[in-house]
Amino acid sequence: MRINYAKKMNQRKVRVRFAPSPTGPLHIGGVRTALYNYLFARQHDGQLILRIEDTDSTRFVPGAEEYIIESFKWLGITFDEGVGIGGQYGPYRQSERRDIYKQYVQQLLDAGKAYIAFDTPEELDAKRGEIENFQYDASTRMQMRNSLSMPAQEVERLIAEGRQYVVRFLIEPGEDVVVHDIIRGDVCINSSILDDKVLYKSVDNLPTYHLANIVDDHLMEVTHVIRGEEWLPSAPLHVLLYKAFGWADTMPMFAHLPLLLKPVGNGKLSKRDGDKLGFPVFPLEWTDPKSGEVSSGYREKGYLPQAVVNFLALLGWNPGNDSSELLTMDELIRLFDLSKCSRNGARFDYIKAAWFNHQYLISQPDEAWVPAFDKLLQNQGIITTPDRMAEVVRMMKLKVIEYTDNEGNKKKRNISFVSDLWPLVRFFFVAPDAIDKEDKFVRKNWKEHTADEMRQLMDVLSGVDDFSVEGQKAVVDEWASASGIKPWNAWRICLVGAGQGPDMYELSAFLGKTETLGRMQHAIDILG
RNA sequence: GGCGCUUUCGUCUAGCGGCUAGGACACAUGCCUCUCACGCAUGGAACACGGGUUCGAUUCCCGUAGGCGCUACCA
Repeated sequence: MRINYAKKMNQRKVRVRFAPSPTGPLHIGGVRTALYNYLFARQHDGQLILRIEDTDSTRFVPGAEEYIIESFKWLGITFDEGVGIGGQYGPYRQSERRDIYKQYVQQLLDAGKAYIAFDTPEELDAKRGEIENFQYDASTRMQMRNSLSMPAQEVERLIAEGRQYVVRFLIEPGEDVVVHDIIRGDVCINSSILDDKVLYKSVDNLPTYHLANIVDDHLMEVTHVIRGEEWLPSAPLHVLLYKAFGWADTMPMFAHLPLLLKPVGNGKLSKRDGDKLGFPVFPLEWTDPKSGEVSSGYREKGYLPQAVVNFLALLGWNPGNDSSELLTMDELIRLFDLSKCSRNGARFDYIKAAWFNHQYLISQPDEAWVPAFDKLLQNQGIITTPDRMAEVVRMMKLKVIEYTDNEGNKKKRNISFVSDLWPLVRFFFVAPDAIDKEDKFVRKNWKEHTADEMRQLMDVLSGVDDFSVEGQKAVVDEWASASGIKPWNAWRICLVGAGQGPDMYELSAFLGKTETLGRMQHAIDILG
């Protein structure tokens, strides 16, 4: 039975954290973890902390921290405390908390709950090579070089000599450790299968994730640890650490989120999948400082932050009713339920992501499209006014785009990005030069008598003084019904060059009388 | 290999002993229509397998098989 731990959390004010490692751009899975933390914090009127876990000095990537902060700013996920914000529990960068960790490691050492080990990485590798499934634990530690197996004087001598050493957590075997998980219920594992984890590294004189994490969560009064499923196997270790420190009574509740999986094939979502299938796996575009390699981002690709948030929120959770999946951040905050998150990995459905963007895009006022649309047109060397751009958007934003998928099939898709518009709006700004006579639509709608009909229509239009939609419609409709001619499809061929585009009156009104008549004459000339 | 998590339409999921197994994306069809659409309507499509428990299992238990993760002086 699933126990609702979220409700059990009682008097303590909710405090959660998102704690990325600045080793590169923020992965979209990390964004979702942060989002869930955010939703949980907001719905409980709690606090969200941004903590930077830079305890691996060898993997530090410059710019990653700034990237993370900018990503959340774009997405509308706000933090109450942390790097870049400040707060009462700082510093929030683990590399700035060395002294704190040192003190707590010493506490464990003094209490006999951790010990010093001198085995070098090379020696450990050798051991792993000689013993299958070697594990540094109760069964092997006495054969290793550490403060448990060696006489005290020897240990002191080695330390005095300046020998490098690590601090390992002493795990007592045979104990059932229970992790209370809000999503998965109680997860029980036996301490015998755990190894004596390194708590403090010799290479950079910094704690490992495990130690820093527990110390920080305790000191920062974190009440709920919401993180990816990859941490579930080490959660028992964390529980044991809380107990070793004597912090069991304020130990946070855990929630291990299911991972994001590849859209196709096996395995978890990776950057490669995005490259292959053409969708970003990072919120913002990222340029690798070393290789110079550029990875695309949701922002640059033309996604709206609301769409990304909405899509991500529903990957692994849903409100549990049959109402619309289009939810604002406020609605997500109200509806979100950590205990109802799904427990199995979710394939990353980037087609649905595009659909969400489509929904948010078309619900925006036309003027909101203008900046991105303007950029698109400028790239094509077209300069026009914001009003005209908004006008084109109004006429075209509900159209579909034809594209070729990875298998080479022609497919149709909604407008999901402003950039999709270009092939659909070209004719608004550029007259069709060549018209394909073999095109199905052209063959069907341009017959021998059509040129003559178009000449008649040109005469009619020439006499129209008010070239607005209404002005044209009044005159042309009358002529059409009187003559029995249905001019629209052929007219469309003249102005667009193909069977697409908006309402004909709207189009000709947009183009104006001169351009309209010019294009018609041109079409008559080449199609005859 | 060991340990843990997990398993409902192609995909995301609802379901918490008795349902024609519901919704969304995608797909197909129809209506609308001056084109392509939008919109609306309709349709195809799922409980991994085998044992139990029970009057009755998608639902509870145990296996098997698949998927995912962890198994570093990385997080």
